[in-house]
Amino acid sequence: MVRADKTRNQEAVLAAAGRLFDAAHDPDDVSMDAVAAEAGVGKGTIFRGFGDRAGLIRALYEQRAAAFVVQTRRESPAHQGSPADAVYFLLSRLWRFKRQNRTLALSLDRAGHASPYRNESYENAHGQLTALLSHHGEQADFLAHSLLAAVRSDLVEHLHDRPDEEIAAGVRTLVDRVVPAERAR
Amino acid sequence: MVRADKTRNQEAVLAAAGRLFDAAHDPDDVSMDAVAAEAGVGKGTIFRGFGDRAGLIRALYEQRAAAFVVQTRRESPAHQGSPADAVYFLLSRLWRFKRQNRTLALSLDRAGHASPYRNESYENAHGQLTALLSHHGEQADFLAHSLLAAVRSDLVEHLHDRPDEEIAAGVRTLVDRVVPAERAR
DNA sequence: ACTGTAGCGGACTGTCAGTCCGCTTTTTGG
DNA sequence: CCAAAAAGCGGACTGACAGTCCGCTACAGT
Repeated sequence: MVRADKTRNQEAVLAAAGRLFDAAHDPDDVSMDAVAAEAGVGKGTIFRGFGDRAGLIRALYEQRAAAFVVQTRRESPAHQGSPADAVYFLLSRLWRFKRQNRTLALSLDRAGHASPYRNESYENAHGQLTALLSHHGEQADFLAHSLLAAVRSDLVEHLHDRPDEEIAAGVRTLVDRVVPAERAR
Repeated sequence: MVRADKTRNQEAVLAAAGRLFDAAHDPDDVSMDAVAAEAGVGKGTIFRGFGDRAGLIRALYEQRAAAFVVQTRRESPAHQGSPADAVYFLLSRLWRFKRQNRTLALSLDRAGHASPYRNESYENAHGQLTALLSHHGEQADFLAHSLLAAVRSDLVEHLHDRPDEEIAAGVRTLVDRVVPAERAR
């Protein structure tokens, strides 16, 4: 049996961390002490529940990513047409997510060693992309990494003042070139 | 007049930092105290000369990047054939550089805010790529960022156990698709 | 209710980036 | 060549933060 207070606390911590990351401008403006205080728990509780800072960030990121997938799936066309459309859809969704979760996404990038890749949602996206690309020539694995790199959170951050349409057009062009046209096999 | 000891010290610091980053496995295994000790100067000297940690890292990175350009320019074909070849050449050179300067490159990524982009050598590479791409359709700027993202140091790190040829083939494929073939205009 | 234990809190530790100021070295100009 | 001024130096000091530790609390099973 899992103790009731444990789950309650973990949720409080995630919620508190979410609030603080949303409010913060720079990722490391959010300290663990601050999260503990905001959540109304002791610091030890956080570390017991999430291991370390990176663990907390990852957990929160996963939670949000999962919610985002659910949400966008509802709003979106049930099925996309061409593979290029599907890839574009995936990438622009990721872009949007990272824009909406700016500070959190940046934190993940900087947390620990190679952490942006050790991450369920990255694995997911990479897997989907690889599948979509593997029908169209070699190096699907590497190309999938490249496409995901194009929506890296700090690139999103770097280009944050560009109008949405410009980014969308860029992503579209990239995808159209990388994913060969339907019958170009 | 610039004091002689100042330049001497700055050089000592850069050399020391270089040695330590080369030896370290993880970027933040290199502390400023360690650099000061290795260089045989006081800590204040480093901060006076480079501003902060990010400044030191950037300075060292620039120094190495400049040296690398000089070195590879000597070893390379005087001029590359197609634009795709030129782009491929640039990207694989960057990949090689980041592999050779693993820890340093990773440090730069994590140093301060958006620092991988606030960087002379990034600007250079981005400029060159944009020029090469702009003959072939729109969004050259964004595409240049994307291509550079494909050789981000932590992706290099993430794929460090893949054989060179696999990476090279991946980069080649990416470039061939993103840079339209000569007469495909 | 009673007891064993999982979980809690927050004081404590170690580490590190960055500051500060009295002291030393270099430059300048007489 | 020498003294005064300026520039730079070093390393003790500060503040902040991640992560640990252990005596205490409150939950769950009986």
